[in-house]
Amino acid sequence: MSVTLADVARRAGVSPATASRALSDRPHVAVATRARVRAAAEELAFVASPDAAGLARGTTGRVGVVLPHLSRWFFGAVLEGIESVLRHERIDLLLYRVGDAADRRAFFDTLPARRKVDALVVLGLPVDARERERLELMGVTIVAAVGQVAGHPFVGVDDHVAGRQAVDHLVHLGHRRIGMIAATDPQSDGYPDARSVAYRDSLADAGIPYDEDLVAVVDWGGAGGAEGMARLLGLREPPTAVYAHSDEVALGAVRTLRRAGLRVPEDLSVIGIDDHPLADLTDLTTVRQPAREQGEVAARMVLAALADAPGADVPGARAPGGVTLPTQLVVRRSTAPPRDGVTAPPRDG
Amino acid sequence: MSVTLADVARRAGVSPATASRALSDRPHVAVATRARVRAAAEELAFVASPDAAGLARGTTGRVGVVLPHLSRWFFGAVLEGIESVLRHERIDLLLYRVGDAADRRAFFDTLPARRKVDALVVLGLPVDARERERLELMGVTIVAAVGQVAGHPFVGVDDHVAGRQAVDHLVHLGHRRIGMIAATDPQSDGYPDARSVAYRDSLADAGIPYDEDLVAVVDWGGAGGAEGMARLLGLREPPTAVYAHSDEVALGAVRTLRRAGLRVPEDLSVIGIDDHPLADLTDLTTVRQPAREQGEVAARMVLAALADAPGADVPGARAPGGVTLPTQLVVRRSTAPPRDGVTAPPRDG
DNA sequence: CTGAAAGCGCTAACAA
DNA sequence: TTGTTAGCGCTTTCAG
Repeated sequence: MSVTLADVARRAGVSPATASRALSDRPHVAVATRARVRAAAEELAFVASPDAAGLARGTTGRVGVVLPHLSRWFFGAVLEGIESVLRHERIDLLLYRVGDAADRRAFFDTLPARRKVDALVVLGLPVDARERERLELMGVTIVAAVGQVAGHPFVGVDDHVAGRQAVDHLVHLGHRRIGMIAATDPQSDGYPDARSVAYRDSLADAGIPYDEDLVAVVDWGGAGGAEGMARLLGLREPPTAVYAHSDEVALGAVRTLRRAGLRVPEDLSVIGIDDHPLADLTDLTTVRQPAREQGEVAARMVLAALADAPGADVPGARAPGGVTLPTQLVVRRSTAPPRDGVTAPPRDG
Repeated sequence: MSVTLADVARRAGVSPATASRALSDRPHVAVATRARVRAAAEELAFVASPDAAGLARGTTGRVGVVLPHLSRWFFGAVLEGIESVLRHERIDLLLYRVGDAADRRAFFDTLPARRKVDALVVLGLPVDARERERLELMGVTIVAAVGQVAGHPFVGVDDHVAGRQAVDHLVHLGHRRIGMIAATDPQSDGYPDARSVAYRDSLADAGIPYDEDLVAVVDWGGAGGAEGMARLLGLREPPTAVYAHSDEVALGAVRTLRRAGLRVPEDLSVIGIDDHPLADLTDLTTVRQPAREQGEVAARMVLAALADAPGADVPGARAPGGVTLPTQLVVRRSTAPPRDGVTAPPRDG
């Protein structure tokens, strides 16, 4: 079919073994021989079969990424980060999307990546005990990003901190009646919780009583945000500021406000989380989390693990170090002090 | 290292050949034998090595996707479409991102996907003659999506039509002074051209003279859009409506307007292209192009080609059929008739 | 430094 | 129906 190593060897007048060594830059090859082999390979436009090489060597040269979404900016950005560092090592990326609960079950049950990758990056999928157990069956390096997998290295941000940065900002602005639009993502739950807890904690610290009516739980995404805001607006006494679990949700809320003839931030402040590129375009105040960078770190962890354990599969020999990247408040123009003194100023004004 | 087919065969008391047949649901295996083999495989938690199988069979079970961006909604959505149909055939996805000119050259020069995939989807990268020639070297099925590769099947939309739908809408609304923010994407140029040509054609049909001052050429993205709009606003006589090459660009333009204290669409109309999810959230009028569906069609083309030519690599035997999906005007709230009769009504008002 | 030989784990004729 | 015999294309001891 195609040119093989044997062809090259023959043409260079050496054995396949030597040709192999010569082409993969391994020692014990005379410079002249190496040159000859290289020339032969060049002339024949030879390209080694990674699969055959891998079979013989026991590695695949690929790493898999399991993630819940492909079309959301955040996941794409993380993926870009992963890709950008792995490409330098000539490692290929295999994608496994688990869109819904069924996908998820199927993935962990059948482990489609088994025997196909040297490592797996679990992205944005907090994994439970059973799932983790299944994963271990793959016998490969596992790294978690944006969510954890017990016993394995991970990268992420502190969602509690991020949430506090957002709500604290609102509090410092003088808001006392702060609503929350909490988004649930059936796939990657976990951090929504931390973001919700942050809300309660921030209010508590500010001495603001928690009012259940002020939190709307909706589906992730713009539509959810729009709906949540509508609910909040329907309150006898609506909030003067709203904390949304993500920028998409926040943008949905903004649309509801706009359609209701309310102005942001004059009539109501809105803050999101993530710093989606469109947040900048829409002047949305938010808390930035480094997306691409999380991917880069995850990929470096993979590389490190692969270098450490060249095939070693000793379950105990893993170093489940974790890296938490900082988040940062980005004040734009969707937040401002409450319009009038209808509520008391914050304690630490 | 891990459980092999030989282990299973031994345990089931059959030869590896039979075990292989039994496990891959091929004929000529007694039901009882098949059951026995299956049981053995089950007990040993056996999983065949796809690489070894592929090596022997001459296929990889993977298809590659080359694309310029991972974090843009549009590409992610197309990718989701591809993934969703390929997963059913248990085909894996290998990603190749060519972010800039250097990546691009490197990709076509070194062909990193060579010998690693059964087919390649070229997504959003109009390929030139030399690049195409390199691609052929891979000797695999090639399908183009959102851009073409001469001589190979492709899916896409008609960008000229899309552009006309957008500009015609503005014209029908009564606008005569219509600006364009043309975006150039160093990677995937090609369609921006069609979108620009549509602008000229639409104006010509409406009897509106082409005014070079009214077109701002900027980089793709929100920042570009913002900048382009600023330029247009600086004109002695600014346009009453603006046609942007994409929703992101349009949103950037909207931000500039908002910051300038201008209202959309009262003071100025803005239209984009794509129907990005955030277009809905921002009430942006646009022309929708089916993203996910383009991916699905591309994947089906791959499947068809793979089924047709099970290994056949006869260069002439390809059926380079193309599929063009429809685009559709989505009127929201960023476009309206011009404010006053400062310009003459359109011919076909 | 180089070559021969033995796989890596599976599939595919071809017999039996 | 099942087993035997060859590989797929490369790497890797182990001699030489």
